[in-house]
Amino acid sequence: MSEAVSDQRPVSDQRPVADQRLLRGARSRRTIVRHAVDVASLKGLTGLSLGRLATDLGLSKSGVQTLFGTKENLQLATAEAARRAFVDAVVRPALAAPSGAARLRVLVDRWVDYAQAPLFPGGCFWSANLADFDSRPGPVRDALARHQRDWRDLLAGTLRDAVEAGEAASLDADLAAFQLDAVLLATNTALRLGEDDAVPRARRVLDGLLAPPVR
Amino acid sequence: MSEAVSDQRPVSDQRPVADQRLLRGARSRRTIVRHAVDVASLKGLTGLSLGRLATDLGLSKSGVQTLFGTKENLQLATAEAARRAFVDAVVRPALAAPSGAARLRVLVDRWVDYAQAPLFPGGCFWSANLADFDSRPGPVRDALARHQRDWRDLLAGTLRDAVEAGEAASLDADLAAFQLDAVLLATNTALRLGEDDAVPRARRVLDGLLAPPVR
DNA sequence: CAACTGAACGTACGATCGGTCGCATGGTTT
DNA sequence: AAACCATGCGACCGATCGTACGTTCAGTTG
Repeated sequence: MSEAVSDQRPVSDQRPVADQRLLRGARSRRTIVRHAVDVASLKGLTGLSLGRLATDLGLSKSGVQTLFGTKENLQLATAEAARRAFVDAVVRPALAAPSGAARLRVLVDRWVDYAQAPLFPGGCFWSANLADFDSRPGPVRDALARHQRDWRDLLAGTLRDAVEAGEAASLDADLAAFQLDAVLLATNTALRLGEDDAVPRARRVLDGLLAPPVR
Repeated sequence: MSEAVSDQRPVSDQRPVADQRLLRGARSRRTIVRHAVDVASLKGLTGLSLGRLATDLGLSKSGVQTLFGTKENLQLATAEAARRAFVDAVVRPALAAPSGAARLRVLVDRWVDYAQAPLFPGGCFWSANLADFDSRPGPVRDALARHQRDWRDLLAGTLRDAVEAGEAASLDADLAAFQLDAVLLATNTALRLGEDDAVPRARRVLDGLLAPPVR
């Protein structure tokens, strides 16, 4: 489906193009996608259904369909919304702290909150969906993988800064970021399974990474 | 619905109980479940369907249904079959090696083979399904969680033996097992996503765990 | 022999799925 | 004014889902 972006080529349109129809559509899309993120964190992006979404929100199924076209588009929009929510809840607060160990601790703290808290009722969005799509090529898988890759790169960069600042022993930042990311995902699963000691365990792993030689 | 699985109670063992109907049924169950494991590793246990399974194997949908009763029973049987295959492919070979570092290396080697190789076409069975069911209470979730817990306990015990044998620095075996398990699961996902350097990375993590003080 | 049992099939059911079509509404453009 | 467009709805389609029921057949048991 070609989006409506293509024919936005007026010659001299000094007007800010406040088409109220588009505004209304965008608003509807937002409320739908907001609910879709919750559902997808519980049942997965595959478990999303246009009909369920519509009845949950008191809309018509075809109304939802006209706004997203295909189910894959809905999945992509949902993943993108989840990504933005994740950045707002985890990444952005950490950028306030100075890069290095301090920022890393904020990142992990916010991440733990994010995994526990009611941001998504089903826990970590990517833990639930990456496993579903990792064997299913397509744009959805690509989007999920891209985000997870970005997240890991952020961890690695922050780790590198921590090492350069002497806040951690010299280590392979990429390897350590991979480990940290793995532990976070496993922590999310453990939390979902009811292992209440998962959070302090994750914190201990981070402590071990940040100060491994002193032991 | 009490299933016929429980009453495998040979009251008098001298009777061979060679009911050919039961044998035939057991054989059919095995072939069905064998295929179901493959499908579930790709599409997940939720993605299993009686109809698809039946047509794939040239059976009738109701035939499959009579053998398993409900879909949940089919999922449980599939998870159990996957568990057995996993034990055969990963755990059993490692039990030949002496417990400690040697066994741990065999475990990880076999696990990497298991994740890469065509044992399950969709990669690690639990990586694909635990994430699906961790927010969905029920017997299927319990079975998956139990297996994963057993696996982690096995890792922890072997790590403990390695420490006692002086093959690794004194460390919290449970914590290290959690980390190792997390890294293995993340390695599976990375492999599925096409990161070809995932295997040496996992090996480096294990090396780091087994010999952290000698550096 | 008759009575019973499990495997397997065929059929049918209600529900839900993603998707298409037509139509009405109201805001935008010309 | 007319032409156009995005939204949203209702009805409908073909497919598939899990499940239930009845029946047939082969093997077991009395």
